[in-house]
Amino acid sequence: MADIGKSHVYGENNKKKPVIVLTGPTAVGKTKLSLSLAGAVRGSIISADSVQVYRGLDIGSDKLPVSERMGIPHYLIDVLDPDQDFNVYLFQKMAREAMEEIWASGRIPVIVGGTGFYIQAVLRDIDFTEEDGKSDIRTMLEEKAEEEGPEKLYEMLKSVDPAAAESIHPNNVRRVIRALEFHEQTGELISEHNEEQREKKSPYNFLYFVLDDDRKILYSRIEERVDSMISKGLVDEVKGLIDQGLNEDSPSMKALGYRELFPYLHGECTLDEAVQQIKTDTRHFAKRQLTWFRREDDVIWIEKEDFDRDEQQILDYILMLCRAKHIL
RNA sequence: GCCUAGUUAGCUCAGUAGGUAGAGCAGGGGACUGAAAAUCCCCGUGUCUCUGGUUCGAUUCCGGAACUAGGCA
Repeated sequence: MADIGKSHVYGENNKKKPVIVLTGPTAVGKTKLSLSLAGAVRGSIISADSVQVYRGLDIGSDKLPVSERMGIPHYLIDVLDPDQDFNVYLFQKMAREAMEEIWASGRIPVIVGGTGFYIQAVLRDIDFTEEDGKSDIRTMLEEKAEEEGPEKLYEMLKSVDPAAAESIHPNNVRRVIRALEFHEQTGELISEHNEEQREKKSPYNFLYFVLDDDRKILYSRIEERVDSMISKGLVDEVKGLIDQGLNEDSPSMKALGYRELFPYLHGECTLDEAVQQIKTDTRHFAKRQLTWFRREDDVIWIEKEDFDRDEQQILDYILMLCRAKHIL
């Protein structure tokens, strides 16, 4: 018989189902590459994007029109109305269902998108307790923070879950609230829960690609993209959504490119100022995305410069690694 | 041409009763386990326009030059 150790490893990988992840900062060129990748591996695309899930947010989320998807099935795009809440738990649930369907159809799931948190939840199969997202407890804690100040909540967390308090900055009210909410809902400590989840191994045979580019080039691509969104009619898109009854407090309207336009529409700044703000916020976002990916394990960085920015070379490299990992 | 104000970090500006300087924004780094395109944390040496002078010492005071803005011709 062949090398037992080796066949054992391969055997394990073969039992694990294949997943390809293609991510990277916004505007780096994920969407374009994802089409040729999915085409080459007989894949179906799952969008890991917290904004493209919303119907009607097309221009600002740089959604690929159906006509340009080259016949490749896309999941998790246009699945919610823009006034609906969305979160990791829902993403994970929907992504799992999508993956099952894709495997069943004899294809490979290709997760494409820039929301690192969502990718992590799926890839490492993080456990989320099955409560409804936004709880009354949360609303109550938010009010408490308003009235008595965030320090009060932080003090509460310190006595309930000192370890969590240790790792969360007092000013980060949102995370302080989540930690308290978690304890109220489950009776457990989020610090312990997170500790356990951190140990988890992925149940999939996956490859996690992060497409990256020179920062200067990335930033100028961002600026170009924002300008092009404006000329494609982003302002009208937002006006249309407002006519549908949305306002700046709607869940989807916190997205980049949307929230910055409200001050302009309220006459509080010029269009140019709003556009500049979108560009700045998007640059900051790209930077945060990169910070996230740097911290993730098992990531394969693809620096476009190393491939002469040649799509074919990048694709060949990815396919080579897919074969090596027995994904193909 | 004259008068006035200004010239300090990539940008907008503070400041130093003379002992080589600090905010916001931009930029960089980091955290993140049910809002994540969210939320939060950390990082500021720069010919203080140039040039003479006074002074132990000048970015700071005085003189001159250059540039910018406004005003007067």
